[in-house]
Formats: sequence, C-alpha cells, structure tokens
Amino acid sequence: MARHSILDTLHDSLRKDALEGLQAMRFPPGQVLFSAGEHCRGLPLVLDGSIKVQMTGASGHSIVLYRMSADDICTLSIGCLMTGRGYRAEAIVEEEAEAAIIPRGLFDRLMDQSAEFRLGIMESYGRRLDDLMLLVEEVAFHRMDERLAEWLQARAADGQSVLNITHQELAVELGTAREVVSRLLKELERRGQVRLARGRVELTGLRKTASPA
Amino acid sequence: MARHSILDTLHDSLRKDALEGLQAMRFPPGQVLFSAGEHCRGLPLVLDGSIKVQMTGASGHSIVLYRMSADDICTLSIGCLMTGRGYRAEAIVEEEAEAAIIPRGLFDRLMDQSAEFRLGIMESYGRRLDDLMLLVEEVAFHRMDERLAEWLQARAADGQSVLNITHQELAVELGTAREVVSRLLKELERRGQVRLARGRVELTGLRKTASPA
DNA sequence: CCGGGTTCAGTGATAAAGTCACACAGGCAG
DNA sequence: CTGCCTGTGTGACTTTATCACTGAACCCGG
Repeated sequence: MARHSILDTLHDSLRKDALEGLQAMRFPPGQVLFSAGEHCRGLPLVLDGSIKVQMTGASGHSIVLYRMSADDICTLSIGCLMTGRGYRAEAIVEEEAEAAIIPRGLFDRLMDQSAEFRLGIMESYGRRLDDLMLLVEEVAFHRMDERLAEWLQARAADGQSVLNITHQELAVELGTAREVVSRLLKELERRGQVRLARGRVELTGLRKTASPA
Repeated sequence: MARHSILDTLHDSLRKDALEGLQAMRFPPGQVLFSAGEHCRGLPLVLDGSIKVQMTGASGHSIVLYRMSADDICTLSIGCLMTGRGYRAEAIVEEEAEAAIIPRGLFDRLMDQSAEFRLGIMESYGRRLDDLMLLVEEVAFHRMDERLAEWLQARAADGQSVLNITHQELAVELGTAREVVSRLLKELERRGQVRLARGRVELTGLRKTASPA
C-alpha cells in the first residue's frame, strides 16, 4: 500500500479517495522513469528507493541535479504538469524504487481541498529551488578537487566506505569530464586518501583538502 | 493601483479583498529588496520595472540567477515562506520597480479559494525551476566566450546596442571573474564585434562565435 | 582455458578559464 | 591641478577541459 507522509496529512475521506486513485509500482535499478522531452502524466510520489535526476546539455555532457528518496515528491513534474512543457531532465532509478503517480485530476482535487497537501507541495518546491541554487553556486565557484572530496565524504558519512562507481559516473555527478576525475582520484590515491580499483573507490583517510590558504 | 495578471484571474469578491490587502510600493534602482539570511514576510508581486536575483558564494563571488519584471511573481519567496528558512539569495532593483507584497494570511486564503491563483503560482514555480536547470547546464558546460556573446546578443535583441555596464557587472551576470570578461571583451573588440569604453559596451557586428567545429 | 570484444582507467599535449598581482587611465572632488 | 577612487589591461601561473591514444580488466562464446 502506498505510504507517503503527504498522504498522511489528508483528512480521512480525502485520504481514502486518494489511496483509491493511486497504485504503487516498483522499478528496478537503471530503469528510466522519464526522459527529456517527454510529457508528464501526473505527480510521482517516491515511496522508497533512490532516484537520480540528471540533465544532458547540448554538448552531450550530463550532470546530476538532485536525488529523490523515500517520502520525496517529484517536484519537477509539477512544473511540467502546469505549463504543459516536456521534461527537461531525466530520472533514473539507482536503488530499486517504489513510486505512485497522482493523476492530474486527483492532484487538482487535493490542492483544492487540503491545505496540508498544498503546504507539503510548496515546501517540497522550496527545497528543490534551494538545492538548485546551491548547485549553481557549487558548479560556478568551487574547485573540482574539493567538490570531488566532498562528494566522496558525503558518501562516507552515509556509512559507505567502499563505493562501486566508475570514474565516468563520478564525472556525471560533478558535471565534469571523466579524465578530470581520473586525475584527481589518482592524486588522492597518491596522498593515501583513497584506494582505487576498476569500478571501485575505497575511502581510507579522506579529509579536507590540505587547503592552500 | 496594483495591476498584476494573477489578480485578474480572481473572482470579483476575492479580488476586491485581495486589492484591499495589498499596497504597491516603488523602489529606486539599486534598492535591495531582500538579502541572504533575511526572513520572508510575504509573496512579492512585481508590477513593473526590473529586479535581478543573485547569490554570493562562500568564495565571495556572485552570480545572477534570474530576473523578474512586470507581471512576475517572486517564486523564491514562497519557498522561504513555507519552510521558514531565510533567503539564500538577494534581490536588487535594476530599473525602478513597483511591487506589492501579499501577506502570508492572504496568500493562504487565495491558495485555498482560487484554482486560478494556484495555477498561476505553480506555473511560475515551474518556469523558475526550468530557468535554474538551464543555468546549471550553461554554467557547467558552456564556454565563457559563447556565454558572453549570447548575453550581449540577448541585450541587442532587446533593441539596446549601447550597454552601460562594467566588466565587473558582466562578470557577475556570468558567474566568472572580471579579468576573464575583460580579456574576452578585448578579443571581441579585436574582431570588430564590439567597441569598448569605460563603463560601456557598444555592440557593432555581433554574431555567433566563429565556432571551432 | 583461450581469444576477442567491450568497458574502464591512465596519461601527454594543448586550449580555455580562473587566480594573483600589479600598472595605468578616466573622471570627480576639493 | 592634484589626489583619489573606480574601472580596465595584462603577465605569469594554476586549474580545468578537451583530444587523442594506450593499455588493463572483465566478460563471454567456443
């Protein structure tokens, strides 16, 4: 059954209707939920798993914009739903995911009848906007070596110390070229902060870049 | 009196209430409407003029995220209003502007009672999200010389052919350093595409960068 | 187990962009 | 006229991006 905190906020009769209009679906890793240019059929709620949203530039390069996980809302879809334009990004399942789609009609009804639902939607929007603003700042002004180290550290903080990821995938995370990632990782290895193997990065003693200042 | 298309969509009695709860204010160029860290007091509607929204990174560098002009909504504020977090960016008046602020209570009421109002808000959100995604792509993957040329061309398309702008301001538009802009402009001047003077860029024969491919 | 294709990773050379440091020019106030 | 402040130009150097390859690791069919 579809479990999502934004549905919990609904009053009984409305919640009942909502749950009837929804059906959860499972998606395996690698599955593409939507891709650039496609039109939007409703608002996806992420119930479980992990989904990354990335876009590909005219240049052919890609960059990951953000991730969605349990209890998230695919805010991006609302814009498409409202303006009728196609998606500009694509969504790819990373860890097996479960999601339910709120069809347009039901979405409108929930927006009309539940202040709590509206609040949830707007909050989600606000967070997404913030994320993107931070990303712009990061891409525009931060050094690549720091961004790479931070990305790895964030994963380490999640408890993971061995990442199964290729240099190419890391390059997409950071929006740069594979060669750049290879060179920076090699440098980190020289400093003893990571250990490298094909398709694998093991974090050993990663800390802040011995900064120049 | 406050004229904004999103108010026109309201039904008579609601519109009357809304107009009573609003008062338009004028702001001179250079005025800061809000800055990073401040809290949000309501949703600003832009009635006229031009306002730029920019953020400053930890590095001290700034970049313009987008502009608002007549009939726009300061979508960014909604997120702050909903999540209660402070602004992450700042808004600065460029051309003398007129704006009205919808206080929180009235905003909630309009969201509750007007589907058209909701639609307007969500559309605005969608556009903003799109803008930011495009900006990420541009900053991450496009060459500086092309971005500069495109920015200048966009102004030329607006009918302006003499821009009163400093290299530093252009650098903030593009999220780069002043020196980079200076060098690129000098290169454009060598090619006869612009004429330069202190605080002034005159567009003469600007076209697509004689691209390498 | 071997051979051959595919995916990953490493690296040199070069171009583009960012950083630092400083010189100098234009315009304005006293 | 003389400073002074802001804006611009530029050299030297670092970091990042791009291009063009090389070779290593893995996968699979025979």
